Amino acid sequence: MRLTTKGRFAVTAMIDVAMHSGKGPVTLAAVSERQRISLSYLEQLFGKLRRYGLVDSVRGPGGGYNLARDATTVSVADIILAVDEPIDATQCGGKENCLNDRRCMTHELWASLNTHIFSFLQSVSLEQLVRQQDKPEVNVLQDHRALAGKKPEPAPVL
Amino acid sequence: MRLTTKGRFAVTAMIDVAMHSGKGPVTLAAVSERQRISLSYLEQLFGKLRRYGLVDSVRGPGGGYNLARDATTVSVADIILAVDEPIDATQCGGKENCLNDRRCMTHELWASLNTHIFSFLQSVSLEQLVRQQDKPEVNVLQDHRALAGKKPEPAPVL
DNA sequence: TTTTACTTGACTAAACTAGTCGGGAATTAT
DNA sequence: ATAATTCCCGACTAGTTTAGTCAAGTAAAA
Repeated sequence: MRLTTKGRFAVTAMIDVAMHSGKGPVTLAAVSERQRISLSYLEQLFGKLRRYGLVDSVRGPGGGYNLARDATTVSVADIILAVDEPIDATQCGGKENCLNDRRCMTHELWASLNTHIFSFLQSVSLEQLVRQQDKPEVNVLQDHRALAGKKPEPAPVL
Repeated sequence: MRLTTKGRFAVTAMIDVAMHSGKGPVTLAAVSERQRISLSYLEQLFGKLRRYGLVDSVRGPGGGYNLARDATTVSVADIILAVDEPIDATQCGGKENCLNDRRCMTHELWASLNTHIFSFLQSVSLEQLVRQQDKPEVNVLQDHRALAGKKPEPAPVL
């Protein structure tokens, strides 16, 4: 799992498509204008989203992109995995190296954190994010933050 | 919060110091040899760890580094924050820009994830990691992974 | 006073990020 | 047909970050 602005853009763009499809496919030009993301960059991102089966494309005039699956079945994790490719586990790849014979000392720690992050992102669906747009005052994610049990000070940035 | 190999190295090195202090300070040369981390790079990392008050240095022959605080009071989050500086929130800084007037659509999502990751790393103490070294079969972190409820397949890498 | 060891800052190759650019290929409207 | 629209794809790139190296110190013990 990689967490970059690329992934952020992809999620934002997917929300946009989810919100505006219905009257046919959504063009990248429209997404670009609404979300202020460069068209060429969107093309790059949607190429990946399409290859991962998250969107369907329609060519020609009146074309654009549609969600390939229902918004309830698409998780944020899906979107991020599609654009921020896995960057295979070179750190510790399988059982190998790590450190003199035994696996490196923080192995379990990072694996655990990984799973944590992943399952969180998997627990949030595109549909939830779309609903949150309509009613900004109702925060779908609040329970998660409550669970964290942290005071609402300047959150450390990823 | 930033998650790079730099932070990993720092955590690994801190575990090493925690395990080997007792017979006086631990030299970076020793850590370098045991953990296969470049000495010069360790110097850079420990400079930061010292400035953040996580270790104390003793100069001269027989010198080296000691933990400045008890291992039970040092969290993994502390260590990572010390070496992977905060990289201030340029994405959305405060209330500004984000997107045409209202804050960008994924704002809450990332803030929430952030808090999640942070509180997890804060919940793991250096002392726990040290104990895990002695008894590798008992995994201090297993409850966390169980909590995640994910099958143990190739975990996505950070 | 020499050696050991920490301290600091400047520098750098390689990788990655966040894009741009230019040319296509499919489809529809005229 | 052919022009317009839209997706498709690969090559290219400026800037930043990572993961270090190198050199020149300073402090303290033997």
